[in-house]
Amino acid sequence: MAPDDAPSRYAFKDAESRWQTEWESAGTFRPDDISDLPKYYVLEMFPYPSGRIHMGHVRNYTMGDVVARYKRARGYNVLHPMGWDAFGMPAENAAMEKKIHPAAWTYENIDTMRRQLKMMGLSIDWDREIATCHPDYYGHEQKMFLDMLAAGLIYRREAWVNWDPVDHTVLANEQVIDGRGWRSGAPVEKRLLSQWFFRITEYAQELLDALSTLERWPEKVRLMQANWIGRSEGLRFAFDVFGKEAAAAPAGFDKIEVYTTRPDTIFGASFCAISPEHALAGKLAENDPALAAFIEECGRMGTSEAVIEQAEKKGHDTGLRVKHPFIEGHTLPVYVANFILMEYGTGAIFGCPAHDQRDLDFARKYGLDVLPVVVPEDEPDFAIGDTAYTGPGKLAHSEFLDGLDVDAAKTAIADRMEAAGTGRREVNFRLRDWGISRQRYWGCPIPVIHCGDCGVVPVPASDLPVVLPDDVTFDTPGNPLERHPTWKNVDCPTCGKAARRETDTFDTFVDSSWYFARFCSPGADAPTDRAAADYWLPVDQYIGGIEHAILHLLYSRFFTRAMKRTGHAGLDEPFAGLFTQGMICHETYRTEKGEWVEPANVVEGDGGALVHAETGAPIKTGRSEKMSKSKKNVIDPEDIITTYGADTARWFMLSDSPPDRDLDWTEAGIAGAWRFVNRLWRLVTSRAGSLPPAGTAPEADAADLRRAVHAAIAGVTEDLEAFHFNRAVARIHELANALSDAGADAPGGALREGLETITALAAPMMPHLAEELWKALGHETLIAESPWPEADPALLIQDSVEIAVQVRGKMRGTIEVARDADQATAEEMALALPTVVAALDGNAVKRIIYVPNRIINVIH
RNA sequence: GCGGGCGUGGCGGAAUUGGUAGACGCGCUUGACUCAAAAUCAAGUUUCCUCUGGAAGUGGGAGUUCGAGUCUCCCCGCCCGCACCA
Repeated sequence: MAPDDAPSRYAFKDAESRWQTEWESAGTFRPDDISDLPKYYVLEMFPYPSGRIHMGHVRNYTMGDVVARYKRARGYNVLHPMGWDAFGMPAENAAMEKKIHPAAWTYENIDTMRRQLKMMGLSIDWDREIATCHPDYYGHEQKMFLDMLAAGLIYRREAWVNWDPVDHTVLANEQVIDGRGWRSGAPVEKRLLSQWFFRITEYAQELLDALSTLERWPEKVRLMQANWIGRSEGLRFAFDVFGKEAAAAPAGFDKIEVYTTRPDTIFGASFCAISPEHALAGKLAENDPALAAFIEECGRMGTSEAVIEQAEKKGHDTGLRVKHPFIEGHTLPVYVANFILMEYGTGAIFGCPAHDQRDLDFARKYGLDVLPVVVPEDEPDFAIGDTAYTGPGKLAHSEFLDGLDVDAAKTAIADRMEAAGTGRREVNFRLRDWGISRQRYWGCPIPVIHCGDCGVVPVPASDLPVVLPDDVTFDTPGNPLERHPTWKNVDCPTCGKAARRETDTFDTFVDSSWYFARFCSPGADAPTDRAAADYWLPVDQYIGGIEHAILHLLYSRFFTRAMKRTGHAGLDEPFAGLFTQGMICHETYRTEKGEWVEPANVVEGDGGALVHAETGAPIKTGRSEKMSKSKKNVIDPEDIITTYGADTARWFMLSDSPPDRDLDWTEAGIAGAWRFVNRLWRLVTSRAGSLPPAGTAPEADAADLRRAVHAAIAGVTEDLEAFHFNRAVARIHELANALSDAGADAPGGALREGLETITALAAPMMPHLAEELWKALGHETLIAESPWPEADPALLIQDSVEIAVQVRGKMRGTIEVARDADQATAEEMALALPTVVAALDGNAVKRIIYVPNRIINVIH
């Protein structure tokens, strides 16, 4: 199986490096900044420079490259850039573990990965390469921060934050998964810190509404974003509060404001509950040690996984009571409850146990009333057991709402309270403002200075970029910027007194929220060159992993709007088309002790069973899982490219599996791709010498061959447009089969057309081989600069078609009829088929259904 | 719990959107070439049967239709996302 250097094999090593050099010296992939051609911007999510490229990168960048090369051939002015998402914690971890500076580690990795990506033969304009850790990039990010700060898009506040005790940093809500830090996996703690925030919530409605305009985004991603934004419509109103034994409420707390999406259930309310973080809870705790202990317990348990799993509703009766707004003389107890979130709504609710599962669990535990006020129709014996009723029905026990359905009751009560001035309709969002402060070194410095007299002072634009100091060490935990004497301590730009530089850096998601805009003018001395940005944006096709469905894509959508507001861009939505690719998986191998074993160390032993290559110990095969270092089921792309060539690796990435599904890496699969690369090379090179010269017209008597050729053009074109790369691969296989079957003595002009076509169709996927074949076919030009073949519709039409013959819906045979043959002709032929005669068995024909060129169905 | 997706040969997957199920590839079988192997080429490969033919068949069950992998309903199984959002 393994490739060798036999003369009958395609010598990819020589060819691939040769064509890469040719493309580079011809500037083939450098787009024109001013062009009459329509523009097309293809972008793959830029990589984090972690060390070496992995198979996920190979798949991602192969797909993007196919699109870029295809669009270029279709006559577009194509922008296809590459850069590095280069700030982030792994560089600091490396600094701590390997005693290497984060910058040195990062730039070394970039060099390695750039070399590896270049081996793939990607049609990238490398002149536009950017790295987010370079001051030329992040200085402009700082400028935009200042502009956005001035525009009111950024603010600073004390906030409870998610603190990762292992990484010593704050995490955004999006970076907390099941109560744990997304990188460290450590249980997240709550801390009160002064933080910078982007006002993303100001755009919540717009970000939600615009999702419907993103027609070329996967429905799944749009849904995930919609759920994340989490819009709800409800009513906000206040309860009057009484103290214990009809005494007055604590000073300043005579009202409790609540938010509800079910105001229709107010007559079923049996308690009021406030968050442990609610101001009233804090006030009451001053004189109630038991409550203080309860609040402390809630804070400790707040985000821990255990609580979420058991989800037990717990509360503390404050002794206070509130007045029911509509039932004279009726009061409700007030609890502090662990399931009330301070961040949502007002941090206080009324509980209607009959129609909310959480309220029901709580009411059962504390013996509170459960009164159904929404009753499903046709259920006279309706009662609430362990399950709250949230379905449709008519209101009952609800005075002026009785008999209304749920929606009408919501409207009625909202109208009534708004008219009385006691409540108002309110829309709430799950989305929170985006906290961007990180207590890390390897990130973009936040360009502000803290002055004892002047407060927070933005760094003057003329002092940008605020460059990270190089002379730092990582021998103690925490942020080395905090310990840096000269960098941290500066003079106030306003008053000149001694002041302190902000030592927090940006969340790295800020860096990746605008890089697509920087690629339009990577050398501009402003964040963007508006003419270039207006020409190239939006990205026409963005490609990346589904793991960024929420974070990166939502932040970028917000940031683009913020750039528009500050004049750095002119559009709302950065990515017109989005494609999310599947993961690369591989079988897993373990010893009997359960230790993971690399595929390279697994061999077939005597008798065919798998054993460890070195120790001979038996190996158990596990299921195919995402390639990961921890499971050791990783295949290094560079090994594959060195052994089989880039085109083989690219071809395999596109074969078989639909691009949005997971792809199983197999040795047999890559070997199969290698075989086809050679087959195509042999097919073209073996016939190239005896062909008539380029430009020879195809012969008229080669209709079947020409139909196969033009059907392939039409099919591959359609498949590439629709991201059906696996189907395009199958069609190229079919064309190769047709060309082989036609033989070397097929009419020369038609054969040349076929060989040139298969070369052109394969070029976006196997670009080096295609150049080699194009040259072998006698061309002096680059196929990468040649136009896409056009299918001639006239050649696709067949004179006769084979149609299916059914008797009562069962297949009985086929007949060959002229295209668009009339029913009488088709009927006559169908009824003459012996199998049809047999199936009719003498019965009279009742009816015949005839779909021209498809099927004829005889009913008896 | 809520939301979304998926289920087709030994395997990855096709199926003009209701019209010949299994394209194409992998694997396997047989043959040619070879001292032999690899590579290559040729033929075959859904299952079952009473095998020049026939029957069944797209997770299971019902339904609509001349006709269902495709549409509807009910089950079963797997995967992903969100998860105390009032």
